[in-house]
Amino acid sequence: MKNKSKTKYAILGILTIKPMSGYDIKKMIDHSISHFWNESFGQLYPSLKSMENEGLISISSENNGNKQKNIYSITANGIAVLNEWLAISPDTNQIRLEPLLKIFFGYNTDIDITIKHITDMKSNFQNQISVLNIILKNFEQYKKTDNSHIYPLLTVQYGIFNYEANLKWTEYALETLEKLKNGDLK
Amino acid sequence: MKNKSKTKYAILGILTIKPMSGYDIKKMIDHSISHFWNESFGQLYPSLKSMENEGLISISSENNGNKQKNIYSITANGIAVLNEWLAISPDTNQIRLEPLLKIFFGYNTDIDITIKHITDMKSNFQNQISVLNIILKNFEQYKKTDNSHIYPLLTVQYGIFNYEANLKWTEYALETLEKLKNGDLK
DNA sequence: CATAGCATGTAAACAGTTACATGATTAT
DNA sequence: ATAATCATGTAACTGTTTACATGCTATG
Repeated sequence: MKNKSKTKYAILGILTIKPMSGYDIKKMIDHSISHFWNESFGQLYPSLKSMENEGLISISSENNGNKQKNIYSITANGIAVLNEWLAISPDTNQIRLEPLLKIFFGYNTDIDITIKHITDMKSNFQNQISVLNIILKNFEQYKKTDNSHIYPLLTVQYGIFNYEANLKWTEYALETLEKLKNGDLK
Repeated sequence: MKNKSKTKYAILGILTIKPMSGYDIKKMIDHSISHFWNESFGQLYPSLKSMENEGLISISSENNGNKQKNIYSITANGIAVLNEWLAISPDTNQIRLEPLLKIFFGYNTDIDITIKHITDMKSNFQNQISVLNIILKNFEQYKKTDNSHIYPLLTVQYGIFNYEANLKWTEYALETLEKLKNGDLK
């Protein structure tokens, strides 16, 4: 039960879109799956190196003037490994949501502190929703040509469903806490 | 920017409920906050030891026959440290949801594999919802006596809001994929 | 000409899980 | 009796972030 890191599968998946540099892989992750998946450079570059040694990806250097860029492509072997992983039931993850932990123990502190935290969460959810809605709109153009866009689209919609529910919860929670503050709760 | 582990704050928070053994802290976490926070024994016991050294908690041994049990209580210092942490804006966390990653890259594999994964997610969400509804019902009895229950209650409702939205998403996603499978998508 | 972004990488430190080890008690 | 649960802990390993280091290129 070793080798639990999913980083290499994330990389393999991203490289099915097109060959890319490490920097571009990071950007792609940040711009397309960051609402449910994140990677850091400190994880990414060493992974690319070891994945090349394993034959999962191949490297080709590109020179623009003095600047060198490594372009990685997924190999047939890499595709096979990705497919194998895709077929396995995903881990149900051990989540840790710090904001919720602070709310749970909120009775130890001033009510306005919790109200502040939830207000911050609210505006954060609103921002996330508008970002995802922009992404959603960009998907419209693909609709006619290609069906493979459906899968990424579903994950965007997951995010929207989720953040919309969280947003409604913040409104409900703020109402409840305001009532508690004013002694209107019975 | 060191000392990022939140384990000790989770422990301090749990100990504000009442003095407990390490084993009981773990059980309490599993039964009350596990839908947004988890700890393992391997993290818990060493943390308890170091927290005692720091004076955040105090230990008193209890002997039932031959069995020894360490009961931990939060100290005044521990309460101060907890309060300090509660007032700081929570980290927006770097989430990693493996199921979503598999769905995003689902176009690389057979559609029935993705359908299976989402079907599993659906029944998982249904289970979570019924567990949280039972917990919710247990809260009813507190309502009249004490207002501090409001904070934990809000986190339960967060879970319900969330899982209900996720459940609806699975239904929508399964519909979409069935259409795609039958060529009814245009 | 300075700032932001492109581009790659390493090292240290820390976080966290899993497996192992041990033994008592309670319920079936 | 035997299985489940109570109870505490350690060690090895793995995973991950953060900070640091370097230097180029485009833009205002």
